[in-house]
Amino acid sequence: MVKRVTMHDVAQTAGVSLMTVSRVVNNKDDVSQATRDRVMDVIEQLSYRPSSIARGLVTQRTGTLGVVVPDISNPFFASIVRYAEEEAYAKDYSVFLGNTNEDPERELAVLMSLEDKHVDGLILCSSRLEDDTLFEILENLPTTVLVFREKKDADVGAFTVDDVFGGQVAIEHLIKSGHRNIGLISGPPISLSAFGRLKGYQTALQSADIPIKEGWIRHCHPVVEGGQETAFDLLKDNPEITALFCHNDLVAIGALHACAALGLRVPNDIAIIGYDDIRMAALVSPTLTTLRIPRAEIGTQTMKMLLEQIEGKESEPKEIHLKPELIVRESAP
Amino acid sequence: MVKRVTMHDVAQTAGVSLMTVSRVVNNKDDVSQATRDRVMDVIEQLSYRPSSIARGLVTQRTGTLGVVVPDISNPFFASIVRYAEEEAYAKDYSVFLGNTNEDPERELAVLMSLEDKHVDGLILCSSRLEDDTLFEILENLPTTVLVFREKKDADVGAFTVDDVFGGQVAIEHLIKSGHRNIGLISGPPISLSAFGRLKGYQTALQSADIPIKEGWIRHCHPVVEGGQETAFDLLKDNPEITALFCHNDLVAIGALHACAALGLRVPNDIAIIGYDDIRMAALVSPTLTTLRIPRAEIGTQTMKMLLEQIEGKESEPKEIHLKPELIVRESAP
DNA sequence: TTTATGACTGTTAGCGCTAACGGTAACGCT
DNA sequence: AGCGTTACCGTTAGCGCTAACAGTCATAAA
Repeated sequence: MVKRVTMHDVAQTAGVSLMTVSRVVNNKDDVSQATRDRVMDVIEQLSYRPSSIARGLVTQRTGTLGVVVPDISNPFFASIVRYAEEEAYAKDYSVFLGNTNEDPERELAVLMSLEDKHVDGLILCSSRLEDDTLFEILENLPTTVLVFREKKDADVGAFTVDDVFGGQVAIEHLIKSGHRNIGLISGPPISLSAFGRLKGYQTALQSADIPIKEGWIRHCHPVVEGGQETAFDLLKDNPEITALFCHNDLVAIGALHACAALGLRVPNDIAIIGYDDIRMAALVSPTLTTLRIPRAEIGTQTMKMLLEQIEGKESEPKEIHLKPELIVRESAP
Repeated sequence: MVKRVTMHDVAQTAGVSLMTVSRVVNNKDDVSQATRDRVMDVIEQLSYRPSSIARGLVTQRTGTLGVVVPDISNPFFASIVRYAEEEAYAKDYSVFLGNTNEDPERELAVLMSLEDKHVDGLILCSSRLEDDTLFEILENLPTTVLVFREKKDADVGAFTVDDVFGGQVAIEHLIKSGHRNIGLISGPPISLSAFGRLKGYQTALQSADIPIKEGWIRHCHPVVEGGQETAFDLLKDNPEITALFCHNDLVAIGALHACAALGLRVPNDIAIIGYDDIRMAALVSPTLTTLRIPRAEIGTQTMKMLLEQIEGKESEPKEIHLKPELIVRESAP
């Protein structure tokens, strides 16, 4: 790496002042076409690129955003990130990726580092922080949009999904098909999504006058391996279970394999419902009944919301709330 | 967002000079324990956070890195990014994610924007740029590690996989199982990985004295949909094909579904081999025979290599070359 | 006592850029 | 002629921080 070309160099070889170069670079008025062309030529010739960090120091805007997710290797979040990045890129923002590995401490550290980096805005997906911690740190963070988390009174945008509803719909579907012994493989205890789905599970069972068995509820790390192990144990300990509602599709796919290992046929011996509707849900065998959350739309919409908030078009931060949709496939017809 | 606390504020309320605060923040010597403690207290109290962009301006190091991939929603790249981010995070770097959507123009734009942002280093996966363009822009970029791409004489690190070998091994495996009518669903024509695998395919066939049929080779966008459509057409047009070598696992999974749609049983009627060995390869049904590229290791190793280059520990940029491993599963026993 | 030696702290300059204002020349109007 | 107006361009200051150097003060050595 040689020395970078600076605006000073351009000014000098073009025989104009720094300010004129700056004006050309930022497409401002008050520069004659002739000068503009000449400066442009020099810029091209020296292949000058403005330093966005120097600019950031004075303008207080860096043209960077943060997107924080619990697990980028979960295709669900990968999709969200992808569409969010797409939207940001179109508006000339760069995005920092923060992967928290479901770890609240790490999430905190990531958020602070993004603060240091002076991101102009932030999308925080499925925060695992407790309310107190979250809303305290949110004070110091730039414009933020919360995804899969209620904003409460905080001055941030929010994009949430009705997990209680989702859980309820899933369980009602199973009950309608005649199931009464329904197990739940829930996500991490600190996950609010997991909590919502659990609540939906309980509500639906209560409404149908089916007693809730604590032993049929297990938590797991929301990945395939977690689902597989937990489902295996749960079903081995409780062979009377005939249906399983899983925290997400990865867990459900894990459960599918646990069933195979136990010699249980899906859906004949046991029905399985996932959550998210990732691409793979329709590709595994049997295909997965699940609750669809429109990930592309969420990625795009969330980023749009964030950018609107940043540009100050919105007087009040928005709040979008949507209900997941039951997609019935083979695993729980 | 209120006004940020600056180092000046800390200095003032602690009754010391700017420099002393700076020294405390950066853990330098030449500060008495008493002063250090006092400054620390004030920092805590005002919840001061140093601005890494101001620091970056003077130190010429930003503590940021770029990771560029063709498609973050491909679990293969998501995994690489995840492990790379993990490693970077451990060393206190933040990472910019660049998603190019397999588009060379966009890749170029992303690289330039990362240059503007003064990243300290860059990991570029599966570049779709032509040699000339790539190596020219590489001149202006900071320390770089190329992944799945040869470095030629460029002064960069490189982590490559022997795709010719991979292609050859796949086809030899099929030939050994008695196949002679082997189709190829290749990736995008601009993909060098696709080119390598194609070459392996050709070499293996030639060595076995099997004539190459151009009609049995098709290119596709390397995602499930692409594989599905292309496999469907290819197999419909050429029912004599008994085996398919696919650009990657996503394409292979697409092909699996095309076969189902065509009423072809895998592997009885047609054998299928993928590439990458993503998690899903072992989870679909039938499970996928594929060539394993150790994605976790690549993510970790690549980032380690990059960081070593940045810290200047390496005299010469490294080059790591590895061979993919054939994983035999149900789809091509 | 004087000087040297450390241990600590402060001052200055400048990283690359832009906001805000200041200046100048040319032209038109009264 | 005197004035304002427009169009263009430059100067200054400073964003928040650190490298490099310049002190200052007490203590140890001469």
